[in-house]
Amino acid sequence: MFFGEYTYKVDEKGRVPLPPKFRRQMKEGVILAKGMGEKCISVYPIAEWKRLSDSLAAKVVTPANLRRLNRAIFGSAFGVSLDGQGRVILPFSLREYAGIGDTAIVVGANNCVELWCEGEWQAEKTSAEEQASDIIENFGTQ
Amino acid sequence: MFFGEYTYKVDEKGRVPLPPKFRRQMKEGVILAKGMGEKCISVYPIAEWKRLSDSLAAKVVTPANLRRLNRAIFGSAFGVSLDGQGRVILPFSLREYAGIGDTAIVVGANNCVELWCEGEWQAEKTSAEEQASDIIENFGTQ
DNA sequence: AGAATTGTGGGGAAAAGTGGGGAAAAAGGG
DNA sequence: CCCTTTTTCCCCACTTTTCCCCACAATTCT
Repeated sequence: MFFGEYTYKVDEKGRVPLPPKFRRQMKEGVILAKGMGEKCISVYPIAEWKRLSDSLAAKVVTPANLRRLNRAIFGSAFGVSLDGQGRVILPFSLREYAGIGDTAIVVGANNCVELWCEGEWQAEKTSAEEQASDIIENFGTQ
Repeated sequence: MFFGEYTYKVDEKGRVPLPPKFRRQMKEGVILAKGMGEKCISVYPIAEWKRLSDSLAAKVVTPANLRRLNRAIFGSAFGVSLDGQGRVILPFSLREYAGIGDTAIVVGANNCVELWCEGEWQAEKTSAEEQASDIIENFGTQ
């Protein structure tokens, strides 16, 4: 379970630290993937990634569609492990996709962690907060 | 489990490196086959190939259809092993089928690896991503 | 205030990408 | 059947990139 919002520098080698509080759950390495629908990088612990990709594959009926899905999901994913300082290296293609330059916003999103560039994150944050308050008003908090 | 998208040169001898992270699963050699339905080369670890061809054969009822299937599947398949540098030699017929010139895109697609030429991959990638986002939006991720 | 942890940066060893040479095997012709 | 020519395959070599480790500064915690 991941919480909180952190700001880190991306160094010239494309490395980004992950918050110390997250590292224990990522000892086995993580999967970096394109955010599904959003312009960000999703970071999954391996077990969570398997759960997610399996549940997606289960929704597909024809073999041709399954191959397509595998290409889209796995083709843009990278398995990486943290270095001694708790950093991951962002592949260039993912950095480009998320528009991340020399600063990354690291966001805990319950079952995964997301990496955003500053601009996209500000936009997403405000619209997410509006939606969240709508949801809370309509259904209550408990 | 195969991840990621890599770009490699095909040298004059028709050799293509496979990503180092894939090699451990390919120590016993691989099967190269025409992509089923797509203009690419599919690369299967032997165990996975057996699983796949068995499950296909099990679905065929008449002997004539089984012979046809065997010709289609096994006729265009090549068993190859990696050289000391982790490369495979692409048979000319498969290279031609996939339209691969001096550059190959290597795509991890969960249970197999696919080799694409640049143009076909760009087209397939965008349509695969569209399909994936459709699935995610329509059915949810859990 | 001191100690430990964390953010940030960089250097050096190891591995990976790329290319080519030469021996063994295969093919073909006399 | 043997010799020549071609192809295949394995190994070596060089360059670039990656990855792992160390180091310092800043912050947090005790």
